[in-house]
Amino acid sequence: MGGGERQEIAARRTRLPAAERREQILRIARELFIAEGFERASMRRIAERAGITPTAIYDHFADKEALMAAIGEEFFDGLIEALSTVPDATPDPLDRLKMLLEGYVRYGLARPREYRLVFMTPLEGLGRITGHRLPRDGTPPECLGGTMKGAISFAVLEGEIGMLMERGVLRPGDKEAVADVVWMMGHGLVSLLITHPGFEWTPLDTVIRTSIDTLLHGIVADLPPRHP
Amino acid sequence: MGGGERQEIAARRTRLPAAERREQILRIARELFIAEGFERASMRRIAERAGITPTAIYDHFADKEALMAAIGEEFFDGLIEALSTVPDATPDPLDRLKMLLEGYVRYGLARPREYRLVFMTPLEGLGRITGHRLPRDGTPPECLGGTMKGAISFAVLEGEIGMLMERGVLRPGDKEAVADVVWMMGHGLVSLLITHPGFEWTPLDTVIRTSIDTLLHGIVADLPPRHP
DNA sequence: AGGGTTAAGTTTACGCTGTTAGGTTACCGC
DNA sequence: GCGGTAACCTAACAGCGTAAACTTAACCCT
Repeated sequence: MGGGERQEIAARRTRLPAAERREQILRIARELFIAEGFERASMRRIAERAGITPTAIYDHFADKEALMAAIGEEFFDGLIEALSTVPDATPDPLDRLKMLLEGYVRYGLARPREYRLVFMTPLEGLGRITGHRLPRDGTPPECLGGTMKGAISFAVLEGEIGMLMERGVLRPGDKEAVADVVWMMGHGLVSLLITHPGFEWTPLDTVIRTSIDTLLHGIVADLPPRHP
Repeated sequence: MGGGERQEIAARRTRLPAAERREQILRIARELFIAEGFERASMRRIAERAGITPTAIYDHFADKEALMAAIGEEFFDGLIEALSTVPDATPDPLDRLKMLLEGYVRYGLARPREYRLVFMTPLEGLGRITGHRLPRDGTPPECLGGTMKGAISFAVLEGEIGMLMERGVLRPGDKEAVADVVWMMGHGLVSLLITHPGFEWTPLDTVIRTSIDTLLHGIVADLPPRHP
C-alpha cells in the first residue's frame, strides 16, 4: 500500500498498459467514493489524480456506475474472505453462526463508507452493468448488495441456518425467513450506526452483544445461559 | 422589453404570497425527490413545475438540503402521528410494543422513497440547517433520521421498553441497548426491503411476522406460545 | 397623489457535472 | 519503414447548484 509516489499529478503523463491503468483508476475511484460519496466524487477529479483526461476513463469502464460495480466486487471479495476464516465447525454449534454474524458486522463497521456505497447507494443502470434483473417499474433502483457476490455471502448464512435448524439447534420454522431476519438484524445494526453517527447509541460492544444475544435468544430451541 | 415574445409568458406568471409558494415548492420537491432521488432531482425542474425561475426558490429555502430537511420534518410528523394511534394500553402488555414496531415497519414500507431520503441519504450541511451537531471529522455525514423529530419517535419506543422492563415483562437488562436493537431490527427490515427489491425475499407478511416474533422471543421474560 | 419600502421574481453568470464523437500519438510486429 | 492498434487527447453538449444584481408589483404613510 505505501507505494512509491503518493499521488499522481497531471504534469507527468505516462502511458500505461490497460490492466495497470484500470487498476489505478479503480484504486483512486474507491478512495474518492469513500471520501466524498458516489454522487459528489467526480470523474474529472478521478482522472486528474490518475494523470489522464476524464474521457480516458471510458476506455476502461463503461461509465461511473461501472466503477461502482467494480468496487462492490472487491468489497464482497473481502467479505467472503472474512467469513471464510470462520472455522467450519465449533464446539458449540451456535458459535459458528455467532461468529459469522459478528464477522459481518465488524467487517461492515470497519469500512463504513464502502458499506454505505454497496448497500445504500441507488444505481440507475445497475441491471445493464451486471446483467442483473431490473426492479419492476415503480420500485426503487437496486444497490450493489443485490448483486451476484452479495447473494453468495448471503448463501453462507442461509446454509448455516438451514443446517442448524435441521440439527434441531434452532427452533423449526421457515429457514429462509429466519435467514432474512438474521441479515436484517445485522444490516440494521451496521447501517444505523453508519448513517447516524451523532445519535447517542449504547457503546458499540454492548449494542453488538445485545443484538446477537437477542437474535439468538429469538431463534434457538434451547435457551443458552444469558450474560447479566 | 417592449416587443418581447417570451416575456409575455413570464409576465403571465402569477405571484403568490410567500407561505403559499413555499408550500407549493415543498410539495413539488417532495414529488420529485421521491420520483428521482435527492441527487437526481434538480432545482431547475422543481422551479419549472412551480412556474418560477430556479433562483426564486432561494427566497424560500436556503438551499437544496433545506428542502430535504423540510420534507423530513413532514415524514416524521406522519410517523409520530401513526405511532400515536396505537392504544395506550392493551390487554397483553406486549401487544403495544408489537403494534408500535409493526406500525413503524408498515409506515416505512408504505413510503419507501421517503424512507430512503430520510434514513439513507447523506446530507453535507445538515448541522447548519437543523442546528444539530455535526459528526466529528472522519465520520460519514448524517441523515435526517438523526434530527429532533427522529429522536422523538425513538423516545416513544424507548419509553415503552423501559416500562415493560420495569414491569418484568421483558428480561432485565440495558434498556437503552434493547431499544437500540429493536429499532435496528425494524430499520434493517425496512431498509433492506427497500434497497434490494430484486432480492428473493420471503413473502412480506411472513418476514415481518418472523422478525417481530424473533425479536420478542429474544427480549421477553416469559416465552409466549409460538405460531407454527 | 406621490414617495419609500419591501416582497416576489427575474436575468445573468460562474464553475461545476457525466458523457459522446472524433482526432492524435506512441508503440509493436512485420 | 510501415501499417495497425492501444492509449489517450481535444472539443463540445446539455445540465447542475447557486450567488449577485436587477426588476416589478403591491403596500403603507404622509
